[in-house]
Amino acid sequence: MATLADVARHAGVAASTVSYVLSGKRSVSEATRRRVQRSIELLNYHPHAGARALASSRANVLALIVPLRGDLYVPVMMQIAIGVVTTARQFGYDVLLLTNDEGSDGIRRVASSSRADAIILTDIGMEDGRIDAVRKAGIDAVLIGVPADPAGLDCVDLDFAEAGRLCVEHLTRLGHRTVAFIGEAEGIYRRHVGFAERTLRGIRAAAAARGVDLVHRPCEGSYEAAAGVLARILEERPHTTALIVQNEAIIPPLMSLLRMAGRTVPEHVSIVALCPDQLAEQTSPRLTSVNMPAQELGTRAVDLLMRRMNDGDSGEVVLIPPGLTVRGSTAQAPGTEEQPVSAL
Amino acid sequence: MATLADVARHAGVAASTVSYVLSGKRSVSEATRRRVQRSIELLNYHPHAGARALASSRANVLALIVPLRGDLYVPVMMQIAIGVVTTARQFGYDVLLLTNDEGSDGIRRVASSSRADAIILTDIGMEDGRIDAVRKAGIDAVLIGVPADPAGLDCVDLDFAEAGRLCVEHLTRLGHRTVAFIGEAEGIYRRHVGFAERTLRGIRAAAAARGVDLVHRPCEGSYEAAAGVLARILEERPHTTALIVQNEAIIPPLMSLLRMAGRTVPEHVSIVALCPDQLAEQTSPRLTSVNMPAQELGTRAVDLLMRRMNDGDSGEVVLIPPGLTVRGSTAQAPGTEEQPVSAL
DNA sequence: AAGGCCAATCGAAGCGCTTCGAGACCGGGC
DNA sequence: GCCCGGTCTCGAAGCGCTTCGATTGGCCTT
Repeated sequence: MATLADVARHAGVAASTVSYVLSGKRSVSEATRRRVQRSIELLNYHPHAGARALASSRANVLALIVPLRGDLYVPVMMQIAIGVVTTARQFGYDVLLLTNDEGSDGIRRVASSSRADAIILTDIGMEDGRIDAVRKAGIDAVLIGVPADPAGLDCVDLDFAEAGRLCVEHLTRLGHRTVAFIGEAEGIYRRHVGFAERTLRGIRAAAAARGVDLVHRPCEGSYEAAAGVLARILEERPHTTALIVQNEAIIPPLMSLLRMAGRTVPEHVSIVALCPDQLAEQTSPRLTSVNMPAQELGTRAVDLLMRRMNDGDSGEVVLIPPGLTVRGSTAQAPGTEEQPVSAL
Repeated sequence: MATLADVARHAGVAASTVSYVLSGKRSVSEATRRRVQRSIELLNYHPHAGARALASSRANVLALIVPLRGDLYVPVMMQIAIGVVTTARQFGYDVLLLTNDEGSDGIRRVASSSRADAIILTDIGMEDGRIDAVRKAGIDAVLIGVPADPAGLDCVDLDFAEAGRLCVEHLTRLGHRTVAFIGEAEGIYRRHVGFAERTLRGIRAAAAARGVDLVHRPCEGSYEAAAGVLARILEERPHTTALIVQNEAIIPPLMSLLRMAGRTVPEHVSIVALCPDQLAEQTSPRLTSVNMPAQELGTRAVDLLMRRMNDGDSGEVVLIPPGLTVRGSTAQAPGTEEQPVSAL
């Protein structure tokens, strides 16, 4: 394996000159640059990452911490990871994958061994212990998700409160007055995971503002859970004409259950989902939904991190504005009439 | 940040002694060892990963290459990743995440810059160009998946041929004679992805051996695709009494479509799925299925890699034996009688 | 013609760790 | 009393790179 010294010898220059050709940190004459470049190619030279990290004290590596649980919003996490990796590569960074079972220890380990220059955290709780670890470790970080107190932290997330509001708004325009919000699993709320809480608040606030009769029901990802929750809703609140669904896993079961209960979508019941567009396109009828731009979250997180590391910016909370796409799962509420546009 | 030299000074020993305490490569007296340990803790010392990599020429990092497409068997990939990361950590390794858009370049880059000591490849094609890149780069690797010619390579995979056979066997025992295999998307077969081809072969061979009338239909992940494929099967082969389904994404649509077509599962049509158990548990009725042990694949891949790196073993193909779990989606074929056990 | 400035290049000093050869010390065998 | 073999420790030499003066010419000023 060729080293920088080999290249320097071959090109007849000093090692430092090769280094400057590579980094561009000092000017090098066109002639020399070309000669060095040729030697690099001829010798098939690749700088040694470890040596570089040691000499420059920058590893050119980001750490991405993902939740361990293989059950929760998996496709979303995968998309985030893909966004992070591809964007990081554009900045010359590689990505280290950590799971949450190492918890704050992982953060400390990676930071204090200089394995990574910065960290991206996901699955942020309202009061997240890892934030403290990040502060103490003195390593740059970006959160995908927003904790209760984001002061001084860089965060990226979908504006879930606004997403919730959009759902309610869409439904009220269609004349729905009795709505059920089928949310994430109980445990998510107990852990105070930010996005779930914010969605709920957004929906509640919007419902209150518009006089919508709203009920919130957490729901696990299984068929049985969906069946139980739906049965209870239909029994206790038979006038329910619309559902907002956040737990993407139960959307297919929910739709067959409704069909079996003799309630067709969207004639009897409208459904708005909070899920990736791809999923919304896969059902029949297609789902009116607020998109979950997972890959963009990853991309934006890296952008933010780069700005933070290079320009010293920090403390920015980026909320991506959600968009509601009307598809086939929502319709005018039964027994109501279309409102004239001017009345909106 | 404390360095090894700081620790040595604090403990009153030579730097090399500290190093030996850390690595255990030479014996150190109990007294010294303790003194050094105390200093390490007091100074909160963590070895610098880059310096270590440079001096020892081992990075203690594995690279995991995942497909970029966010659509294909995503939960499976995520599980594999989790298995890889947690197992790698047990061996003191971190995991670098690469996407396939870098392709063979990524392999070369990581290998020749010594960023990683070994590579785990996923989504293996029968003739996979990256295998050549791995050979040329001279880096240890393990494939999750098996190419056409695995000579000299370490591979881990589910025994898909056997999995296919199990499905057919289960169905024939229940008296089914006309079976449709709804497979992965067309493109997968065109790319000759190993697992899809092997499953198909296993099913075909088993069907031929038992005189089962089999048809294979590739199918995309969308509702429409599922509807089209199912309609065609029911039209062309109305006697079909059983389905084997590999593309997990279309299982929910398939089940509602059957219901809408007035064919109940399992009374009129039996379904066997090739999918993670978790998914098989989420439908109603629950699916008789062959499990996809994704996390185990990741774990085994790392085990294999460690054995390869430490003991110099190589050329092993580990096929995990599949298991079929009978749940509610399969039943005796209509118009047939239960076979006495002795006739099996 | 001397002085000054800039661009281009060099050499040396690390970065923090591992590893190897060698020294110091101790007890046992002759 | 001396040599031998172990055990424990030390010092020095790198690993391959970056970075910071310092040096060298060439060209423009004055």
